[in-house]
Amino acid sequence: MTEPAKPGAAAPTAPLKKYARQGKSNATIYDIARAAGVNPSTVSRALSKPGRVSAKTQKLIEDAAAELNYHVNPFARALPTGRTSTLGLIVADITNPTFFDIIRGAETTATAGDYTLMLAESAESAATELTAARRMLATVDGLILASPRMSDDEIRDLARDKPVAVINREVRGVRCVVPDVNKGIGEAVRSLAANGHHKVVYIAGPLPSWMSARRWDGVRSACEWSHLDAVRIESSKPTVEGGREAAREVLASGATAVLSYNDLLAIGLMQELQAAGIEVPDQISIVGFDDIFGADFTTPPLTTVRSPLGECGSRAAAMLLDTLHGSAPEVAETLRVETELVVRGSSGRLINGT
Amino acid sequence: MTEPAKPGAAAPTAPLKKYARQGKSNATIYDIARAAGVNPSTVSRALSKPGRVSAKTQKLIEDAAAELNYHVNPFARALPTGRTSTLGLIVADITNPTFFDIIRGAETTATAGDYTLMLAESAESAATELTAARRMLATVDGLILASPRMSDDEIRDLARDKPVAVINREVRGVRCVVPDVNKGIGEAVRSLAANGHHKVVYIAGPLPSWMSARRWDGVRSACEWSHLDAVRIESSKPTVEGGREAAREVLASGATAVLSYNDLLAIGLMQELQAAGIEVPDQISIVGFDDIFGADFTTPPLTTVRSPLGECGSRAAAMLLDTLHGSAPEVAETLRVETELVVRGSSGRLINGT
DNA sequence: CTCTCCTTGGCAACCGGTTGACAAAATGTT
DNA sequence: AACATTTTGTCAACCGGTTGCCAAGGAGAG
Repeated sequence: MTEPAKPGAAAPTAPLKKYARQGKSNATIYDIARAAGVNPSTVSRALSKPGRVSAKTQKLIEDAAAELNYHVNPFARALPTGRTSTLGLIVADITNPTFFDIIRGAETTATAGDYTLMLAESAESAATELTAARRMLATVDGLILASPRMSDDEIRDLARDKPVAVINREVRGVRCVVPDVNKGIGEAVRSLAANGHHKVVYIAGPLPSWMSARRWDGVRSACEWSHLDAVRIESSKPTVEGGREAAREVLASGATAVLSYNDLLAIGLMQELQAAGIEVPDQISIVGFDDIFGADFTTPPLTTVRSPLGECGSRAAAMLLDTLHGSAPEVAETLRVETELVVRGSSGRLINGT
Repeated sequence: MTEPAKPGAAAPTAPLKKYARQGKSNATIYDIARAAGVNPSTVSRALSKPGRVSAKTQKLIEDAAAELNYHVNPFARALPTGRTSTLGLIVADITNPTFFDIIRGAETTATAGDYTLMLAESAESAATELTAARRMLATVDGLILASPRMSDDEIRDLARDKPVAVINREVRGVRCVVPDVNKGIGEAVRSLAANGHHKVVYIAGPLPSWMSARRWDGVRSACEWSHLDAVRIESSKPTVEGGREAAREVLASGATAVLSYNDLLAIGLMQELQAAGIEVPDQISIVGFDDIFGADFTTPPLTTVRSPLGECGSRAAAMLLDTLHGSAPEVAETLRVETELVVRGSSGRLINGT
């Protein structure tokens, strides 16, 4: 129909003839209106505003719609209303299994609420993240930021345009879902103290990571409480590789127990220590964070402070849905979810006690 | 502006006032046209049809656009053209790490091509999958199906409406990206034969899985070639749990080497066997498929036939992009990517030789 | 200095729904 | 039976771009 017809069309703009406007399934409300003998706007109301149309007409229209195999055109709807029935999710790194569960949780509740999830990655860069966020913001009804790297102000700025939910970080004025690390860390540190450890080292994550800072805070204060020494070292990157690289410094620190920013670091560290002939947990105890997929594949399986990441994703999506449905509290409150220690084999009693 | 104003608005339809049509950033081509003193259609052309407008006017318009911080409204564009700059990806199970590389690969090339990726999950159900696919088809320019569970005909049906690319399955008439298992399997079986094994058991995946069938074919013929016995057993589900459950049957089979449909099964099996005091690989060699994240976390690390899943995702996205740009071959050809054996610790010489 | 031909810009219709304003019909009131 | 009120449906404008068609303007040719 809308075909160029002219064969002289240029190359760069060419394509798609094969798929252009297939006959089927593109019935419009006008077709329905004609079939049902009513006005298009009546069709529109019947299909989206329950109760605005008499039961009889309603039925007539619904039947016609079913007959014609009608589906709304999302763009036509989005244009005047701005509603898209789509939620966006931006994660720092799709490779990082920490986000697996978040994605899954968000996708599940989005779908359950008849929304679709759009996914983008920021490659751990604040600039890329902001670009992706801005781009998405145009096409989604709400945006979830998982462990965002951009500044608080930038986040608040985004939140001024569309509902935004943040995971793994607390930003004033924006709805957040944050695992409350204290319980889990408390359990971990008490367990280490009970097993004869006196000095704990924390392997930090990326500097801009809000969560890494919270975890270090938590470790420090829990250690103080339990009369343990706590020192902190930095990592180059929050990956298995980064964990390997941290091994030397860990040994140099003289600590007998390690808490690391995440499980990936913990796993890398454990691999490297074991390769160097060090027994885990007999000589060094290792505790990770998050309980990611695969944390129990290691030998010994990794002890870790579990964050309910799937729940975080799901809650964040639910927050957006609530906001979009108008049933959300006025003030942006932070939702805290519990963390807990999952004791596996990588932590335990110190054998070669100091 | 478009505010209801009437406070009597009903509850269920209420929301969003806070975010309605923020003043900023919604400059339109009309605003630009006014600012540049030209017609809106000229602006449209300047912004999308290179060369259709004189350099001078072009510059004028671009400056005005930059000035006003203009961004096209994707919906307004999608409405008349049908183009959305969006690609859809449907995976069977977001939890399954097999798909993470695929997602990542697809997301990366989609983004590189200025497309956005939409993600949906089918929960391993053909019906859900079809629903999700249909839903997506309305809003994307192309669709990637990863390990689809629906029928060939259903897939071809979808492909009639919009470009479709399939990963991990071959469907006649549809563009596919399929790891060619033979090389990897050949290497694996030869390696097992060389290490003194005589009987191999294959743990199958879900019955509807095309790939599981291919792998079994490959195992059988490679074993024939190397004069090994090959038997097949079924699994309840393609997960770690499923692998555990398969352990009994594996032992009962009398085989000394296992190839399992995927790494998850292999890992579960290994855990269960080790728990029963069986040495891997001394008593039983285990080989998985895919080389998923975490496959090297185990002790011993898992030997596996690696499929370049990231590449599959990336290639599938590229196929769609090509098709959309009109630079794709007429006939739908299947792209085969190589697999290779990654030898780690879970396979090796049989010690208690038969 | 005309007369083509080509480039460039403008007009207006269109994509497919949504929605405020209003009129017609149905219902209830006195 | 006449009037007030509510329900139901229609009209028409609008969302923000895209694009076929046409005309004005400029360049080049004769």
